[in-house]
Amino acid sequence: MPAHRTIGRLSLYRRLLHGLLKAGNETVHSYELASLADVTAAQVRRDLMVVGRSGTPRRGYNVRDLIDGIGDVLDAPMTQGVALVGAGNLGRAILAYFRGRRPKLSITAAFDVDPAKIGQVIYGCRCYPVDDLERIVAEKGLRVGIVTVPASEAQHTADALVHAGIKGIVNFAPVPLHVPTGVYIEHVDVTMFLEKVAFFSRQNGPQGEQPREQG
Amino acid sequence: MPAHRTIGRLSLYRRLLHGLLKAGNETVHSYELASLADVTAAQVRRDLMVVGRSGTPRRGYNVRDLIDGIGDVLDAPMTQGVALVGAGNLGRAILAYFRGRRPKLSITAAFDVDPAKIGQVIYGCRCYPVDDLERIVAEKGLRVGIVTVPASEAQHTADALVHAGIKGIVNFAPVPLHVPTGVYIEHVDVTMFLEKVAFFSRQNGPQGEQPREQG
DNA sequence: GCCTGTGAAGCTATTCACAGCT
DNA sequence: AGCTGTGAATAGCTTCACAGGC
Repeated sequence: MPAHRTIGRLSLYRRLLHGLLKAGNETVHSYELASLADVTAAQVRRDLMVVGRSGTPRRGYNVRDLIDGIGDVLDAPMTQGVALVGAGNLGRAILAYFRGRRPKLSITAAFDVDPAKIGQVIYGCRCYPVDDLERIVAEKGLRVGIVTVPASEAQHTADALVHAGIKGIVNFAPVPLHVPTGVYIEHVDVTMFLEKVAFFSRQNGPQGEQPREQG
Repeated sequence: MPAHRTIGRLSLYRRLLHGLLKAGNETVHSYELASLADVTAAQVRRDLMVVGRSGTPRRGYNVRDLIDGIGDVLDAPMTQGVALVGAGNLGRAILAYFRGRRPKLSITAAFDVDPAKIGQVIYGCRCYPVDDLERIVAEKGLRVGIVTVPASEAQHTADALVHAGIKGIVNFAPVPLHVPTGVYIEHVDVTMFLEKVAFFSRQNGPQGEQPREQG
């Protein structure tokens, strides 16, 4: 199985490659993609080894070929539906952003407790009552969930998702979720990111050390 | 300088410790905090070495003491102000969440292009025109920025922030930002998280490998 | 006896450096 | 001559395992 961080970067490379294609580039060198992604050229070449589409010395990689190859690694054979729980500001931001963006991965059901939202179509996605979460997720066979509920609701939301058959969760609530073995969690801890940036932004004085990280 | 990931986890530990305190706990064992944070007990103890507040064998750590110690590591001597650029759904979600939460780190100015938002107070934070960004950020001496603008605006927003003296950026736009040496960036790539979860949620069949990561 | 603090080991990720292809 | 593909080296991060203190 490919390395954890490599999978993340492939997602980024693919987006950058789409941009290159739109700008009329048919080929790309490892150092160009590296500069766009803010990583080293060796990192790009190492990551692309798992994709298995060889580049040509002197000419670099074919952009369309790489996009296809990354798709072969990242994408499910058939479209994967995603459930989003919590249609507050954050949930709506995510619905708006993903609307029609990735054909192989789309948010197909939103859930909320607010009666004013239930039954509405929010950025192209129908909003259902959370009470129907387990039934609808199971019926639609959804395997991926996004949690954008308040901290107090996060764990039992996760429990319900797992019970309904969800195998992976992106968690935006500010608390870690506890799930059984076999369910993959990614905790996007915004407070942590902000405190980390606040910390490291203070560390490098005029000629200090230079920590960097993207992703 | 403390390790990168350790700083991130200290932020999480502190939040969990505040929760413990509210629940009436005066002391905590490494394995308890580990279970809450979903890491190993050895990891917690290793991380707490940089905090320098010793626990007591058999009794564990004093919760208030740890909170203080983590504050000594993470917090700036004086309150750090933060600028947020882009008061869309995502920007407002972040404003709402941080409202009055951390006295030592608070979002003190929001910026947007939308005339309807300019002059408004959004979740306790005044919204200014982006045209005044550099002047206001410099005047207020802000060092940390949050970028929640569309992809097309992200790079020049970052340029303006850096020009105004910002030393650290949390970037929520779906493109990596290029900044000069000395500016610390954290790219929160939501698409990447979702694609990663979609990928790994497919990998572990009934008895497959078990990748896990939180943070 | 049970938990902390930490050297040492083990593991993962990144970078180096160069052979090989065009 | 210049770029890819990759073994080897390095760096960074996590876990082991146990000595030391209460």
